[in-house]
Amino acid sequence: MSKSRCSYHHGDLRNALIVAAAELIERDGTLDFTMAEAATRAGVSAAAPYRHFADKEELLRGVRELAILGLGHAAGETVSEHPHGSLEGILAMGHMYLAYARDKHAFFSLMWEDRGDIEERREKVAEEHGGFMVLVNMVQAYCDAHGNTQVNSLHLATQIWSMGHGIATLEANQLINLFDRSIEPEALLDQSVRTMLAGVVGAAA
Amino acid sequence: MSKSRCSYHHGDLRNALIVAAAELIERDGTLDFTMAEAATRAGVSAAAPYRHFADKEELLRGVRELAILGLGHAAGETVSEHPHGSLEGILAMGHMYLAYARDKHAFFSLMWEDRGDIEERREKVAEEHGGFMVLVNMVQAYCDAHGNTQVNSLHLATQIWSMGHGIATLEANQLINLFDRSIEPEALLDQSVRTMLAGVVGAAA
DNA sequence: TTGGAATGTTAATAATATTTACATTCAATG
DNA sequence: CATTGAATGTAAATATTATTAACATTCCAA
Repeated sequence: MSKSRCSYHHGDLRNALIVAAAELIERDGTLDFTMAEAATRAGVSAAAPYRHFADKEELLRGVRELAILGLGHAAGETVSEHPHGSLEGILAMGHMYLAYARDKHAFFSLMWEDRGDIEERREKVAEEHGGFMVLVNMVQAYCDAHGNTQVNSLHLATQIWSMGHGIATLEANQLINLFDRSIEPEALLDQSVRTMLAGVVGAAA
Repeated sequence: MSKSRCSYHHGDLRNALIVAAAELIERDGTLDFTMAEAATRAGVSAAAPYRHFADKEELLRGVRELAILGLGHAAGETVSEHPHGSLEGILAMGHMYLAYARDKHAFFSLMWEDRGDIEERREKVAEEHGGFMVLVNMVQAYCDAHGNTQVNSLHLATQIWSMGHGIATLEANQLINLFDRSIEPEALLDQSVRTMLAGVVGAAA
């Protein structure tokens, strides 16, 4: 609650450590920063983190939460920049996802990786994964706009998410154009999304 | 070349270590086995592995190669069990991929993860990734059978792979039905693949 | 004001990866 | 066949980190 105090007590070390770790991950592009460096960066000793996190895994889970919220925020931004229920908006969402995977590879993998806390995640779905719900709404609006009320938008959104996730994951690891250098991830994704929507709703081009 | 000799020289330690590491990964479901344990399991001292691998990363890359070949082999098996160019075969391929991701999660992620050796991988594409080519052929045959010769089967196969990869990755991390428990990964994949093929080739049901 | 709960500190401890220095075996060569 | 350098092993350091222990300081509620 308070600002950093008279030097002994930090005041908000837990968050400071998460931010420090995130900076190191950003800087190095890997998750193998040391606890000591994160601590130093937050201005405390190497043992201090253990007052807030049981171990490095727990700190990583904290960073993951931050990353997920960040992606959710980006999703919100994206949707607000395009007409409600437009194909354009859904495609933009895919591009955003792809860009995130490419530019913040380490965060992107951290975000989805199972770190032995599946149950807890299930409980926090709503608060953490607003981003997916944004997509669901877009898909719903798109279907409405095209007069299709039979579609299970949760399923359709999951299909689109999976498609985007697959392309993004492969691209982030530079595997998507392993066989054919000419493949353009965004174009491939656009086309796939169009096909997927067209398959359910009708012509999407 | 020779079998294990008079006890001092192993004879085929490099491979023995890869197998030992793979067994440990299989056993624990993680990549964090210790070099020492892998060495012990292969019957040598803790330092011996370093005569064959610069570091643990390199050993992991060895395991990855093995895993990729294994998946490629499974792909070969799968295709041989279904009519040439059949939709059924393509769907079975997806199921096989999904099952692999679920049952051998650790290998599955190891397989696609970038481990700082992208260039070398690009060179070994042909020998390593026969599995993908199997899919390309299936897709090609499917298109032929449906009288469509305009399709770029490499692109279409990449779309299908991405789709399968996305679902498999999310499912392996138990995320695909995070929002809707009723989602069945194989059904979702089947439907997506059908849609994708139909979008290009015509009715696929 | 005061004592316990929190939160920091420094100095161990422990687990591993990796290196070093030395030993044994292999395999090509004279 | 004996010799020797290259490979491949071994055991005993090192080095790097995570994590814990023991002790210090500050906060907060009674």
